[in-house]
Amino acid sequence: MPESLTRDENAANVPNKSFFITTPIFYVNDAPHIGHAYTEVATDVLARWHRQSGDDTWSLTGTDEHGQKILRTATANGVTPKEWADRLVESAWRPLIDTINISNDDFIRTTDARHEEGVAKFLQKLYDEGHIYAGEFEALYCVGCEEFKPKSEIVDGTGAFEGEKVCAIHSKPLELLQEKNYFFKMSAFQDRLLALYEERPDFVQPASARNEVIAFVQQGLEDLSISRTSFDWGIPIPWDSSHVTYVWFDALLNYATAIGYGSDDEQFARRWPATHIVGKDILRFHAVIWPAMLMAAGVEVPEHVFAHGWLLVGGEKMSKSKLTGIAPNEITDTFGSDAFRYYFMRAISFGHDGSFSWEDLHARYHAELANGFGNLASRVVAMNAKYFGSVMPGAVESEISDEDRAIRELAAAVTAAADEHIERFAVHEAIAAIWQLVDALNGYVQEQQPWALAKDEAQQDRLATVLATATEGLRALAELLHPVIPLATAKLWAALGAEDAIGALAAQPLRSAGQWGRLPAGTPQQPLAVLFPRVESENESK
RNA sequence: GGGGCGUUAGCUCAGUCGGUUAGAGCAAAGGACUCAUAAUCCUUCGGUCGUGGGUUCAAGCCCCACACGCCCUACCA
Repeated sequence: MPESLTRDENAANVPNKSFFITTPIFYVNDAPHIGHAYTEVATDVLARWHRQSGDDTWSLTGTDEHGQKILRTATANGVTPKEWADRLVESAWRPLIDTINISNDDFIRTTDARHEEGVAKFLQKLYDEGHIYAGEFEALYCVGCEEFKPKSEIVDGTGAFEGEKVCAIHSKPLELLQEKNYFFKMSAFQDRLLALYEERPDFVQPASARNEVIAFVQQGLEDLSISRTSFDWGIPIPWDSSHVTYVWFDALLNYATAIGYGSDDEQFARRWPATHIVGKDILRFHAVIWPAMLMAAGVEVPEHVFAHGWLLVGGEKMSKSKLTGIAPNEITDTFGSDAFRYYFMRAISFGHDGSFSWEDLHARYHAELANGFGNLASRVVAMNAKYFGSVMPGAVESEISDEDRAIRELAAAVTAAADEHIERFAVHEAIAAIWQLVDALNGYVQEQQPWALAKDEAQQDRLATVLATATEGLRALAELLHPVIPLATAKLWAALGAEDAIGALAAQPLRSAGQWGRLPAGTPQQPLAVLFPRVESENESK
């Protein structure tokens, strides 16, 4: 045990450890679906966990608003790109944050002045220090689209164009054209990146993602074209205003500009480096390009880049074109934001792909939230009301049994286990650990039969002890589950009268949630409304 | 073509360094109980671990091949 003592002491000696966590910034042209919401929720659970644990936490999300696609859509709708972005941010992306109850500390838009200024400074620094050079960019150009085409929009021609590459939209041959671009010397960082992955095995997580990144970099890195001249909706290149910045180079910098890169050195020093939570599709940008950019600028690389998996619907990646895209409010309107958060965090192993189905959501909602946690809270609070006039009963020392001690030990054990799991980004395992306490308490109440004790005058002390144990268990659960299901735990906290007795729920030190006897005997309680009302199964799609 | 991941109970998934009778939840069946959201608790049922080889005293786990599925291969969480 001396080892764990040493670790605890070290932790105690580093108060207010910084924890800066980010979601990707979302491309405003997309319609928010549960995949976006999944990323947001996972990041939020981690942020809330660290914040409630006393870490100096900062969580960031936002939107990516530059690029040709947005310019094109805006023009088609007869508005400026900025107006278009404003509209989508206000109608779609900020509402998403509310829909799933995200506690972000900041929301950055790549059209914010702070961002555009920071990007310009970053670019200038790299240019001045020789990391950027002018070169010729050669790519396939579609006359119909009037733009260079990314690979995803290039297909093999058929019929008259057999053997040629054609535009996916116009089905006409593409021309090989050149334009002057500025390039970032990313290839120069290949060895340093490989050394980084080697020296810090937890830099890219999970291990499967790390393997992919290493394999990719080992194939050899090319320099990255970071400017465009064919359109103007972007951040101008500081030394050559005929170019705008490549959208990814711009977008990645949000993580730095949001916390004061180039403008507020104190804030930047306090927050950086970040932990980035990303979908596995954009892993490469975060695990290769982004650290290379930072190395060039002489800035520390991120703490971690964690790539989560896809939500699968019917065994396939969710997609709008296959009509499997689901809007978050389709779920929250019926089940609520807590259920949304709980379901995706619990049912899916974080870092792996996971299956979504309405049946599974419905089943887990009832079995785990309504019947498990919700009903436990309901029965305990009701018995406190019925047998003790709605006050917290006091445990009687001589009546404390092995069963009570087992609950206390379990509470301490699951608290420690959950914290370790969160540290490893194993959100699903953290929740599973906490749920052991939910199940144990339901079993405990069942075995101790407080309703039978209540019928015997001689058993009043034991009755008080049993309900005190059960209620303290609820107190611990409210604290432990608050990062995941903030609304339900707040309702429970209010019913327990805990806010007046020991303070706000979000202020309860999470790593001490397992400590017993925190809720004083005699604390007045309030009736508890049903936390997770049953939902009749209806027109659920298969 | 190159690469990553996966294939374990009806369903969704765990399975650590190779080590005894392969686990959980849900679903299904039976029983107990009545404080509670017809909730809870107990019991039972259920698996030739994708296929074929190999290494080993011992393989779900390591090696080889194959099959199937998903994904990446330079601007979609």
